[in-house]
Amino acid sequence: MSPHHLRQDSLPKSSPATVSVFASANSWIESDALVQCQRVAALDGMVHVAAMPDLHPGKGAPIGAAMASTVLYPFLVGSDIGCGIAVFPVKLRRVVPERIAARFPDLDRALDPEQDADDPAWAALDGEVPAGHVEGLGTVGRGNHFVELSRVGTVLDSGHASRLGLEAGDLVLVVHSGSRGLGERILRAHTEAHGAGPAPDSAAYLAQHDAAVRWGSLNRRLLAARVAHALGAEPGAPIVDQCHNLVEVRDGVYLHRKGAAPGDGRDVLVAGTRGTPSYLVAAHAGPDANHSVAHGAGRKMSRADALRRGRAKHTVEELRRTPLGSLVVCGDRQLLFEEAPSAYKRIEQVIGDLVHHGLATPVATTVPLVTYKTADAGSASRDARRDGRRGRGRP
DNA sequence: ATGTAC
Repeated sequence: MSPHHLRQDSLPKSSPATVSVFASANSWIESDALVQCQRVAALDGMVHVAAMPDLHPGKGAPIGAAMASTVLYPFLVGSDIGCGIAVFPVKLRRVVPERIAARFPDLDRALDPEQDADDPAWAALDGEVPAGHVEGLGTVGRGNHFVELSRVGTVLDSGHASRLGLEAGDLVLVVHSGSRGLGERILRAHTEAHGAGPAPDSAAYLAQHDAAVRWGSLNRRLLAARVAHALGAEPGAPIVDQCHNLVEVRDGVYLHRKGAAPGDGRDVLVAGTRGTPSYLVAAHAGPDANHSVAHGAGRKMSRADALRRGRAKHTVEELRRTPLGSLVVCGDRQLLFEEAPSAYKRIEQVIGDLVHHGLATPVATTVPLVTYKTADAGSASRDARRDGRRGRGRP
């Protein structure tokens, strides 16, 4: 062993960071995710790890955690830098789920600046394309991403809801999406050079990161505008838009959030599943929670398990029309099983844990009417793509 | 979650 190593070993070992888990004893948390939290806590410079009740294992880093350290670790944010959830009020005359589902635009096809130059949705960007990254603009992505028309269900804090301009029965578009290929490219470039190590030039990383965060937020506006126009509604500004994959400099440390939303006096939509309500909450998380709240119900099982168990338990039909009566637009059977409500924890339990620990106050629920995951098999837009023709409309 | 390779 080199003297260098001996010297390191002889130094008093810095104690690992504290880990706080904001979940009650009867909330199921996969042990792999807790092990990941302990590994993160042992990283150089780590100060405090706050695990949210939706905690579950991720690739390398846990999902549903806020991690504060003196060193910036890009892998703790992950590849989908800027992923978040936004809520847009929308006014529609008649809501028949089948008709709405049929009118959803093809959100797997990017808007092309030249061929789609006259699409009114572009107004949502106001000419801004962060990092000049045009690829994937207007697409929702895969995994847990979605665009959903929901109805405000139970109002739990009428004063707060009315300040947001919401009352029971109102319609909203909920958009969960990130920075698509841009964030992936930024993390890959870092990882190829430095692996899971810290960013040697944190300012350079942060400049790219900030562009991806902005790109994600603008893309959520673009997605909402595409859908609003297709449904004959006027697109507007979001009343809620919080990013749950990002790093910020706060109190002199790097606060990494991975599947954890900023919870310092902000309103956050905590996503349920495609067959259960979501909760709009007023977040008021303090330093113990790294100023963060949960971002959703959280996976209860891996995608592989959800696929295997889902095939035995559910039919495609019951996943496409949920117990709430809502429709799920998803031409990909595998994704439908992976994203089955039964693959997620109960959102009420997650919200209950946030409330119990004083991290958030529920404002209102949103109840799904139509959720878009990926284009329907047999849709006009998908046929057009397959045949190599341009997307919209009929031949 | 992603683009890309298998």
